[in-house]
Amino acid sequence: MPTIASFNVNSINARLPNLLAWLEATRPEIVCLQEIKCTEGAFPREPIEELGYNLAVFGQKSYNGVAILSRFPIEDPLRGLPGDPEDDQARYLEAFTGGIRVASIYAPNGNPVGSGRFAYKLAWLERLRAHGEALLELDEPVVLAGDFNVIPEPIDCHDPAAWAEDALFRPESRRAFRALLHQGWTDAYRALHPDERGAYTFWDYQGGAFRLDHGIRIDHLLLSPLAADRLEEAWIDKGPRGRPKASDHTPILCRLRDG
DNA sequence: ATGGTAGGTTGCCTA
Repeated sequence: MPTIASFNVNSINARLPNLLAWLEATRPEIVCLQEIKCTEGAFPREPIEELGYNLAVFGQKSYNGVAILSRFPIEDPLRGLPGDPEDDQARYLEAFTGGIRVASIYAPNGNPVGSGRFAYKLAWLERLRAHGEALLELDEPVVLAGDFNVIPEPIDCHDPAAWAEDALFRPESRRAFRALLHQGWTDAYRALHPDERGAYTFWDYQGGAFRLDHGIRIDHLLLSPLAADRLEEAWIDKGPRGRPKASDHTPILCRLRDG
């Protein structure tokens, strides 16, 4: 019954004590990290390996960066999202582990709307859809776990009007996310909690957003049909966001039955 | 009331 978690840590080195405490308490079999904000060489391997995790890292200096932690051997890593050889941002790492193909995803933010960054976001999500087509051809369960930087629906944010002009909630971004669902991916959290409001994974550092619960749901676990058939539970662990030196995101998790 | 916070690297960019 593997548990798979996704956690945007906003710097692995700034978050290391919090992350280690959370891993020890929660012990998910597979963990996808985003925004590690360092190169592979600067990644704190040893303390995480000491907790019994194998590691695959795809990093870069200062920005972005993703990693996969697994209690199972990690095979067949793919660093970088296919479809644009010019793209040098470390936002996608895929591997096969514990009988599941897992991708750690950090989609572009895309603000401000109308900029080149917004165009890059939409192009990146389209590349993810194109690669998703190939992933769904495989005879393996697949989980896309990460920070998609998309608020799928109005119930996924405290104040839809406040986000109306933001790249995370623009119709183009929501359409790109829906295209993944229509392609065959299941939003694990929403599938099991269809009408729940206030299921947030991110609260801004500014303006007391966490205290006021002004959050958004932008971290998602997308399951291929073979993975969705095994979906047992999905939940958000709000605990880490409330601790001192917290990331602005909190982990989202799901449990799959043994295959 | 055009701010506020946090991270990295550097003297500013990203979220």
